[in-house]
Amino acid sequence: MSTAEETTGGEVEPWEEVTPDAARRLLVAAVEAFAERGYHATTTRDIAGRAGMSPAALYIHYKTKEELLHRISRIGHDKALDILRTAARREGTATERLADAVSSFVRWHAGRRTTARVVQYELDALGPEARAEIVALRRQVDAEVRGIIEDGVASGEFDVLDVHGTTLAVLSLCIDVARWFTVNGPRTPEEVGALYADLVLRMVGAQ
Amino acid sequence: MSTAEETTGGEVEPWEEVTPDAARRLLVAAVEAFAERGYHATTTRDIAGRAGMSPAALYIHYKTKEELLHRISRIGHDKALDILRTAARREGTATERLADAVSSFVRWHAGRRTTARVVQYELDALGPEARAEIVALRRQVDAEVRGIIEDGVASGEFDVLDVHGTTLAVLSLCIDVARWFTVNGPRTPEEVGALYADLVLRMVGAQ
DNA sequence: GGCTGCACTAAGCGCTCGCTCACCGTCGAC
DNA sequence: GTCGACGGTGAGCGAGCGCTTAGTGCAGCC
Repeated sequence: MSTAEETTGGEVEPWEEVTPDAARRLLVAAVEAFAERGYHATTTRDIAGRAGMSPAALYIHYKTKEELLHRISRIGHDKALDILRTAARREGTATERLADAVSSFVRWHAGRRTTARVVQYELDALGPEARAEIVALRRQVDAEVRGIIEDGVASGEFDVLDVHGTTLAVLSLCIDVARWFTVNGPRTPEEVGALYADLVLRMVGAQ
Repeated sequence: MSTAEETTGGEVEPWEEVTPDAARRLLVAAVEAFAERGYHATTTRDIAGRAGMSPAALYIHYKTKEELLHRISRIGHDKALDILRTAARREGTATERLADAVSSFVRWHAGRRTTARVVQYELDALGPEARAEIVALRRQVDAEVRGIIEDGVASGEFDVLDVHGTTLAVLSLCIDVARWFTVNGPRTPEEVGALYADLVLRMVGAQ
């Protein structure tokens, strides 16, 4: 598979859809703070301070601290789902599509680690309605990966006994990258993506 | 591999080493609360309440809330390391030892999910010295798994290009079980352990 | 130039947090 | 029977939390 064929890992400048500028600065500051310390350990004063504003400024653009997390989680899940959909619906064999999906999904989790951390690990901090909305997006994420694996099984490319369990394991492997990856580590997001694509193809018996 | 040959997943009654009884009740309550809500979102009043005691009682047995987390993390990491060491040092081929290590490690993460969650996801809430101590234990965990994989490569059983990266991925896969596993789910810890052992053997090219 | 609308701030409210302290009941040693 | 040791409680301290409110400065419009 050539580099040109691969979908991107989502490394374009993010949060450009958030306006006005002050709201975006607050949201970016919140992503950094939540990723670093966790939602509950982050104070609204810390978020406002990182954005160069007073604590009260936060409440002009967001009703509550939780709304900030909700917006981050929603946009992040949309992006993650978009990456997987792009890979799943391109042309090519199931093997190529699965490799593309895993490598781009992993590149996003490594390259945009702060966002991914918040998206994947702060779900429980959301209230019931917001959580339900995000859980629905996660089910779509799961369905995209499961679809590729089912295609590969149907075409005879893959040898998988437990499709649901294997889908779960593949996603789990990719998501956990956000926990351990650091920019100071020995691997680039691209290298981890390539390694993981290879490991996942082995998991589904594609080679 | 027969069931009798496998090492246990650590499903014996835990925390028996914590005495006196009140200190153990507080610690068990803290594990539940930390796993459910996270360290920072858990109050000392909640912990004491779950243990059937007044908030002040906590400070008779532990200096701070953080000391509780430290003790939990230390004991949990010791147990996890013990499980891996037992599997790594039994007799058998690298394939058998890796399958045993993964299935018992996964069974522990699924069966003792509350403990594993705290152990794996609340590391950052510890202070610098406590964190350094735990990080050292994690390096030993990594070394045990890497050792088995190196043995398998040396004996020709495994086909692995990047031993460090594959070790990381195997451990990551197992650890993330603590994030998604629920007792209400369709799989038992034993089933997940068996599935994951199979997937990991595929990842290292053992079959 | 005066007015309006609005992004933003300074100050602070009510509350809950981790933790402390003065006190209490029980129980073994003598 | 007395007493000290000790595990435990009720009340509350100082601090910091999420969030609010009254007021300020400034850009755009007539």
